[in-house]
Amino acid sequence: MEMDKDYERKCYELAYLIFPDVDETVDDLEIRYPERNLPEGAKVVRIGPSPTGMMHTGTLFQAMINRKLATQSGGSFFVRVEDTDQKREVEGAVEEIMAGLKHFDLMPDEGVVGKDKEIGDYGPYTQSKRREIYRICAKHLVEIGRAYPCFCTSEMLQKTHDAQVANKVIPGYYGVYAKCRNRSIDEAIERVKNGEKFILRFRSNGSHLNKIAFIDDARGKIEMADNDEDIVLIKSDGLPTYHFAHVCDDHFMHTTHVIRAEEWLPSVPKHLQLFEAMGFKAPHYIHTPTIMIKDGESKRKLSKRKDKVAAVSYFISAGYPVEGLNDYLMTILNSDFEMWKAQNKDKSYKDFEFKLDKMSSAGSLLDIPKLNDLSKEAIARMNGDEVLRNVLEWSKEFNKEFYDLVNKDLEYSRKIFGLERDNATKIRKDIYKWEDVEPTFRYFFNDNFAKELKEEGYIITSITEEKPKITKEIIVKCLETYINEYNEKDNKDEWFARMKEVAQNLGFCVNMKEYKAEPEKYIGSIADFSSIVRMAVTNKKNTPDIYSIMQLLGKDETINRMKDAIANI
RNA sequence: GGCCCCUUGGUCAAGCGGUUAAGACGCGACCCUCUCAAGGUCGAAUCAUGGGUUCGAUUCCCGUAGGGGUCACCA
Repeated sequence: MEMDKDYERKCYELAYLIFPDVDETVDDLEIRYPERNLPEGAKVVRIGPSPTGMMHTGTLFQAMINRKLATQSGGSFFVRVEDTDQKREVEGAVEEIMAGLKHFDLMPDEGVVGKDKEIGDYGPYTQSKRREIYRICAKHLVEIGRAYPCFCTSEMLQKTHDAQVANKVIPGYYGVYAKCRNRSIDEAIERVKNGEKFILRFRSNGSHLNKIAFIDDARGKIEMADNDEDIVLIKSDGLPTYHFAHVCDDHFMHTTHVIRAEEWLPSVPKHLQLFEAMGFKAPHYIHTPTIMIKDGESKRKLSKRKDKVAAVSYFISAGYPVEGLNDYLMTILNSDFEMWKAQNKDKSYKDFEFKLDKMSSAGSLLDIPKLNDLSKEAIARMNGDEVLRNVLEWSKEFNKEFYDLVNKDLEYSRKIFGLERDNATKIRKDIYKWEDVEPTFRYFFNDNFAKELKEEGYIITSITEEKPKITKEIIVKCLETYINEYNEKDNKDEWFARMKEVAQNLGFCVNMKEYKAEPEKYIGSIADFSSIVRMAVTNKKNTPDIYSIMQLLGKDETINRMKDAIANI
């Protein structure tokens, strides 16, 4: 008894020696960060990005889950910047993350919302600014004998590790291998007094021989060996490790559900021990599947270095529509989203109820064709005004030249993007990202069209290769005749009737069925004749309805283009 | 290697002891058609494997294999 009292006193002495300037206590922090006043069942969630480079696609995925859960439950979603590894910090990373969240309409309610901008009552929300909080908590652990200074150098640690590997024992700083754990408290006090360098370690009371169980809200009960490692709490730079910061922050920020990537699953026992040692209630845990990518025959985690799709900026600069990407994220998050969407075509993913237990726990492959399809559908739901707005927004940042063209005559642009879209029973679905708009509709913009002809040449004669009977002379004849017959005043039916008339007089078959039955009887079909006109006017094999294109271009331009084609055959 | 997670078509997956094993993307064919896209119809393609339990296993249990993750003063 006497011994225990003495030990207790020495723990306090040691804590004071290590943290002489810390005079606040954990209780003071409890008062500073009181329970949140939220409705029953409200979920408080967060993402904790590290500002170590570009925004990762996985972060967006996490943000989607967080945003949905917080909104659905009337809770709060916040962003906490986890910048405790100052060596890896990259300038501008926070701004990029915020821009990404904003772009995809996944902004948090609280926390870091911009460069040096934070909102909410539980801050600071940047870990490097929370140094004092960690120190208060760490001091408490030293006082109760659950943390101790470790004087081991990295060389010593490495030596121990190598020996463990050589002897085939589990590597790590634990039990008899935890040298500083086993030093007397008097020695610790003495060495701290002498000004020796040290870090702070947790004194684990677990044994890896014991199994512990916990519930993952998406995966169910998970059993694992308990932690016995004396993990580092405070590093030599005075900042906490992830583990310790997680426990302190999520406690005082009153996070109810910790949603993080599955790579954290193996460290749950550490975190549970830390929560217990601090006397804190542990949050719910949800470990999300990793987004994978196919690499040859196998699959792997998205790699920041190798995969352009690992960066959120890729999707922004390519111009994937926001709704398309969000729909895609939802489909990989909740398996029943697609079904729901099929029955609620006019509703947004925001109206869908996301359920944790419906989340699959297997890592899914990033399926770009699927994303493309959902993006195509998302754009198909837009009217011409919305498409125009999106094209302007995207091109302003990523294709300024095109932006100027589109912006120069908004009325004209509006008509282009309304093509086979407004009042159409069959909506055109050939665009799935904004960067494709310019090449697809290039022929509507004379400057770009002229440039294409100059650089890439005329494709009109390609038809002579596919249809040997259609010679260059015939192409010229077709166009010359058609130029004389073309009447801008025609409505669509009259226009097509005239096309057929010209084609027929030149020996083309105007009935596709008849042509297919006896192709040898004709020079070609009305389809071929249309192709000649189409290629002359647009320099493309495939376009929307040529009648509408000619109407939009106007008579002069249409005829000029046909004449120009003749001159260049 | 230890520990953990995961495993239904090429991909995302429904299923929760008895089903002709949904659906979507992709792919193929046909229809429609001035081309393409769209749309319509149809089609090919899946329960990793070995043992149990059971009248009956895709479904429950155990093992095996495969894939992934993790074992830092990084998060």
